[in-house]
Amino acid sequence: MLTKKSKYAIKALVALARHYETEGPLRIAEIAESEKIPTKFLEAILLELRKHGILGSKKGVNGGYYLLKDPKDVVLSSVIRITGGPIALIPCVSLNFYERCEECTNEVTCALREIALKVRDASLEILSNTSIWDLVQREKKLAKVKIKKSSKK
Amino acid sequence: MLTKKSKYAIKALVALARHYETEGPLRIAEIAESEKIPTKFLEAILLELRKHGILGSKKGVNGGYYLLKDPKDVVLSSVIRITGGPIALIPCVSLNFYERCEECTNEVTCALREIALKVRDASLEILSNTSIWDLVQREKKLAKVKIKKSSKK
DNA sequence: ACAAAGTCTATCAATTTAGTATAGATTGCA
DNA sequence: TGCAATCTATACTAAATTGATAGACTTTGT
Repeated sequence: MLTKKSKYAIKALVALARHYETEGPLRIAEIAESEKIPTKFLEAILLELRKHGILGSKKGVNGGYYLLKDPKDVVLSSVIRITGGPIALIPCVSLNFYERCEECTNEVTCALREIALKVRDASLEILSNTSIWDLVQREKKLAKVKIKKSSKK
Repeated sequence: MLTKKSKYAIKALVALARHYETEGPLRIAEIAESEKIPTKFLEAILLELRKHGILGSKKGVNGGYYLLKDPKDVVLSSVIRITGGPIALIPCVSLNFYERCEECTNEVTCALREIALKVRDASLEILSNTSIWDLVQREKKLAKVKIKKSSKK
């Protein structure tokens, strides 16, 4: 399950991506308001994303956050890993949060592990091939469909 | 992430499946010991599986739990749902634990939702096509591989 | 100098997960 | 019939994680 932190991070990045190349930085407070995220919580999240090289920031008047990377290069799996933790079902198949299974007497004979690996790979396949840019595009398309539908009434 | 409860449930079912059609019921205490699961915790888990029609039980001397269904028909996705909860990344795409997204002003335009759906479907594809029987078979194969390897030394 | 931002550290509250305790209900058998 | 084995049921506690807040500090532009 995605944590709120991860969800907030993704939403904030989408907001920042919509401004990419068009305007200056966005203030935390602005993002928090438009995306309905608790300001203080968002501060911590954005800071973390900055520490991981995804965002840049500027202090003082007209300051704020901005994307350092192209939205096309910011992929969901990284955002989830930075903010939420593991994608895998069990720690012993996690690439970034690996831990030996306590329960497994022998990791090799753990049949569940094989299945968990499959699930991880399938999830990762999707999450590492979807970027923030993709989400922005998807949003636009979905909005259009919605308008069409309502005008048909 | 799988909860311990789900993991324990799967391990217990695998243990029960190994006895399927060969012997009488297995006592909670036996399973708990062989699978290294806290007894009291396991009690609650097995009870839940019984209430969902997967296990049957017998009280008194020589009592215990036994599989009501064929291990081939007990699929990982059901076990996880019964014991651990949702498989989906976010509640608004969960088949069994659906909840409207608080954050999404409009569910339809939630781009994340589409991705979460994909991930859910991919995970479900694997988990609903893997049965307890499959795990038992996998275990056996893995054990053979291990023996071969060690005899090569 | 001062106001408008982000930064940092600490802490708290709510929720979920894991596990325990205790009393009760059935069953089989001596 | 009575007792021991075994599951059933309810309630509780402890630990971990997540979500959120507070307040002092730093940097920047005017």
